[in-house]
Amino acid sequence: MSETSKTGNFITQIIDKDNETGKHGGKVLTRFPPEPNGYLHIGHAKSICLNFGVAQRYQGQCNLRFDDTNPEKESVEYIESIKRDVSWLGFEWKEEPKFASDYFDALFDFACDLINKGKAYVCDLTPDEMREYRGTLKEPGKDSPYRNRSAEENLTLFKEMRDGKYADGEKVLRAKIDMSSPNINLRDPIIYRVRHVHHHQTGDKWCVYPMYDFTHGLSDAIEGVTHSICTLEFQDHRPLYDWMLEALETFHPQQIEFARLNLNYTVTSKRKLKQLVDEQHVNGWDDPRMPTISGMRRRGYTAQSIRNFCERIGVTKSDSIVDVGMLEHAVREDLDANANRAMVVLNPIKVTLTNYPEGKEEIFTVSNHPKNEAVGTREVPFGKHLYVDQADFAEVPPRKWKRMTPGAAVRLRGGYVITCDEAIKDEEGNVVELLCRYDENTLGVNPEGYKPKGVIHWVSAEHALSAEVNLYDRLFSHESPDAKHEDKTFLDFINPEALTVAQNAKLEPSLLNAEPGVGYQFEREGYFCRDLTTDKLVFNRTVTLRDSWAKIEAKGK
RNA sequence: UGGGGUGUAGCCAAGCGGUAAGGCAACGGGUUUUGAUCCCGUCAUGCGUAGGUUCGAAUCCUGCCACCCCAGCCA
Repeated sequence: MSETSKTGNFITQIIDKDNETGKHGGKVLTRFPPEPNGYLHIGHAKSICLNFGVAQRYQGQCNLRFDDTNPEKESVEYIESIKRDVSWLGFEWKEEPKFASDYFDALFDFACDLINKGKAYVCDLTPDEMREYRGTLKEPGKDSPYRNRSAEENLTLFKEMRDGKYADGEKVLRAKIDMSSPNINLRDPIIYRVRHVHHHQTGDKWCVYPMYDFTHGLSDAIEGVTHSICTLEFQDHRPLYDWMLEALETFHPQQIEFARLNLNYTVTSKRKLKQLVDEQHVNGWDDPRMPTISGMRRRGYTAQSIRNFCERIGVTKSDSIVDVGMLEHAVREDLDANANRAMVVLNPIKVTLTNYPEGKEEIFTVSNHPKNEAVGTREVPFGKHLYVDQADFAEVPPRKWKRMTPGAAVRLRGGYVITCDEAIKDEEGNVVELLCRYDENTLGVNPEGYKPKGVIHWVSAEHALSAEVNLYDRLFSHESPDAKHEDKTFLDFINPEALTVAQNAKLEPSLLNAEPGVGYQFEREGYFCRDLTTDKLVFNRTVTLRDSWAKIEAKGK
């Protein structure tokens, strides 16, 4: 991974300035700090690319650190998935990943320091009382009656909290800052709470757990993070971040906030993604319809395309909504350049070449990529009986039709030019078979005296492989499923056609040994890859090809 | 109507006092044995808005407007 942005962004400008003034002696240490309470999604990819990308740009380092201070919502399954996803994206953290829970002892000591400095106190207010005392956006809060306990008493109480003397919620440790601050985060925020629960890393060692605001800055300080990059909603927390580090006189990283990624037609909120999984609107976190890294991987997105996408959308502080089209463009671009081509008929209709000898068989050698000879060729069998796609035949052709229709000639990709003579129908009037003639003088050369209307893909009926092909589309049909809608939730905008299955697709035989996850272009259809989770022959559509015919067709109506 | 942020094209986004980069989308045209790719062209007298400073303002100043975030013992 070395393709870091040439142009940079407002964050690299800050770092450049720091390097000029020698603020950290040229050292750059960032961190990617996920909470292991869900799978990573495309929004995290932006943060990962930013944090690891910045580190690469300055020959620095980026730590992977699990922000695991809320054990009730976290699990090792999430930890494992996060590690897998970050490395799949192409980034490496040094040594073992870090955990905020690695610092629980140090954090506890820091809290005691704060108490000794008269800057933290144990408070007995109930959650409801706490809310009342906090005030509102407009009105200042008022001091807790427990605010002036002595350091000795606070220390004793805090240790008793740790030792399990109190029930969940009975007491908390608070920073003593300013109950009348216009910034609500500074109104004596809670820094430790009692929670008698098992922690996935520390087991039952603790029954008090530190809060984010206390943990994060100090973890950064402990690791020597120079630039602590987070999202916009933490801007209001920066004064607290700074207060904590100053109060404890530690190394002082700089918190810098950027705008998180928003994508239209998609939901990027762990809570909502978890809901989609829990309520089985999708089949798990790695369902190819999900905007999770694992879902996208299974769908066929390449790590490179995701990195390119993240590079292109830029990094700023302005809240924005990126068009999913940009993401789709990024995969198409990568796969067009790198995916081998193959022929697959999604909705087969039989074709019989009436003038082709029964039993005869030919093998055509077809290039794997039109613009990259290095990638070689493959053999595609041909015979009297073929399959073509239903969508490539029209009994009465619309305007500008370039496919099959009675009396018209089309080129079979990599093969002969054929002309359709007759469409055979069943009792219900459905076209079930096409009788055609092939022109034996058209293999690799243009026919004389006439011109085929277009080129279609096909597969030899005798040699075809049958497979299931999952045709994925956008999960939501609404541009902003997330927004507030009257009496509708994001679930109401789930696109029922986000998954349709071509049950009886016919594949050219070379696809038998397709490696799971490796992208192919099924010519004239789109990009696909073999599914990662089954041994059966199942392919998933990553994205369709751009389709200018669809536009022409739509205009005609 | 407290505090913190953000406003450059349909969508991202450069720009940092010297006269509006680039990408996506869209629209024209060319090449093509993929209606793909590729190539060419079009697309902001205008930078939320109103004033001000300046020879010169998207860039500096002031007012106004719009939108986002904050009242978890979540992160």
